[in-house]
Amino acid sequence: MAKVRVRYAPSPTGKPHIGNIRTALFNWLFARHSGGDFLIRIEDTDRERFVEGAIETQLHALKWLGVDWDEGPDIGGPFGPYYQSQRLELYKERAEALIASGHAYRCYCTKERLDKLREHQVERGLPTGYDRRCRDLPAEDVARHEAEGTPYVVRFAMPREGTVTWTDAVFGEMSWEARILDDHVLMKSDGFPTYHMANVVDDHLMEITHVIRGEEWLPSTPRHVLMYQAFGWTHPVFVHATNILGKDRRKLSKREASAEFLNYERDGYLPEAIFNFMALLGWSTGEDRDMYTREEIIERFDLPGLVGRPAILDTDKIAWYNGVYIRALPLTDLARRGLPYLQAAGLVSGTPGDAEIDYIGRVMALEQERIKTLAEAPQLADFFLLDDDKYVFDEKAVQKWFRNEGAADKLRRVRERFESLSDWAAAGLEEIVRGVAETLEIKPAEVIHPVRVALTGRTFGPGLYETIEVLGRDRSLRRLDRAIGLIDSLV
RNA sequence: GGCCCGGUAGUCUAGCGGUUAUGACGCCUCCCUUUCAAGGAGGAGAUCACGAGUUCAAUUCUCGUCCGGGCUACCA
Repeated sequence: MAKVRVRYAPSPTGKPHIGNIRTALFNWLFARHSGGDFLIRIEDTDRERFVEGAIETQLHALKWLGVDWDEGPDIGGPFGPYYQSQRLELYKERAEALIASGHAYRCYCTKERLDKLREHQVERGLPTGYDRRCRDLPAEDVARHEAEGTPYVVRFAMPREGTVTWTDAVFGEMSWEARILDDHVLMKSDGFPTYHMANVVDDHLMEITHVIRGEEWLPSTPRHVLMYQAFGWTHPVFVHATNILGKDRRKLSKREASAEFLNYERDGYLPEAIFNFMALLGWSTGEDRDMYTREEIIERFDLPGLVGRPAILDTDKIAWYNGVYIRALPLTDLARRGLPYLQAAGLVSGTPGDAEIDYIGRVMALEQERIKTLAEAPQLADFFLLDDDKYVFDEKAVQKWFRNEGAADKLRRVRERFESLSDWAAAGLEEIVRGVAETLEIKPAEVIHPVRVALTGRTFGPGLYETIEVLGRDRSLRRLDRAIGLIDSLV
């Protein structure tokens, strides 16, 4: 059996969409599972929609996900070039060959006539499609057009009858009547090929064995099968992965934040979490498991596991995956990966010293189990990083724990004993706090809560004693003073 | 309108003629606990879209209906 060769063929018309990247992931997984090749081909045949920088972001998205390629626009390969805009001659030759063999013809119809034709068809509720006017043009008309240099497109001469059949790896036996297919355009008047043409020619020339692509291509697959037949080539295995839908059950629009793949990087999701999640969206191992390493997924990936129904993107589940992966991160990794987010929020300088790095590591250790995305780090940990006179007291927290009889007294007692504590560690700190409660004959919580608000400004967060330990003696005392001052000013 | 593909809890899914219909996310309760998380133990949630067939037996096979999605460009 021939070596598996698959491709991801983005068109540089915008930012990467999660559906496309998932398709790329499926291709890559299949290649790596089968020991085959995965290549990237840029389908830049639409000159009007080309977006500057789009190719770079596509490649960046794949790199971030950990998907690599064996051949592609940036690294070349034996089947290049990998830009369709650089393969124009190839398509032109094949188009001529198709015309010569009677499988294609030149069409001189104007855009205006085509528009009018469509309008007419829609009005009458007829199926839309080209009416084949140029298919059997008298020789003298053709000669005249050639003499006048009339612009033309090349159209595929669709068989007038018969049935096209093939087997889709996801949907099974497929059968279409050729009769309902119109003569689609192969070459545009600007000399560029259409998707159909470039795709079929390149997939054949690049020896692609499996075409794993989005479900939206299913209806044009019979055209492709017929083209392979006209060329005398065998077609690859077609694999149509279903679309990803939004919460409204509609195809995830590019406008939605969850659709734009790079948002996950920006928002602090870990690529390994996204990888795990995406592989399992529309594909299943058949096991009762949700957590898989990259290697385990490669090992299990196969075509029969592809699910034949569109999936709705569940952002809650992505967040859950991310939390699991963050909790599993070694501390140094977590600190390193969270650092840029802290810096972006202005909480850490651009060039932190060793002591600062060490401190951030200890902070992240305390926040690790409650962080869902790295982007949340600043808002969860800001009080650790802000100056002692800058961290913000939450209004409700102050209301609940500071506006009562004895609040300042509790803090003063705690402060006094903190000051004389010799070993600044969680155990000793706890002893003091509980000791104060005992002295005052109140529940520990009655002391714990105001102390937390005093030191962090809020009512929630990591364990109090660990928090105080990390904050350190000087900062803790300063903060207690600040809180006592605040309470006094309230009265 | 025409053609095509789907339809198992709110969501992702297992299932491939006979199961108490699988696991997970989310939701709820309890435990742990100084809070928030995390963790542990439970729970609610599915007439397997609906209606006919085939069969001793249908979530599983067939057909119809309904619903959802996709395509219907000199865009991919």
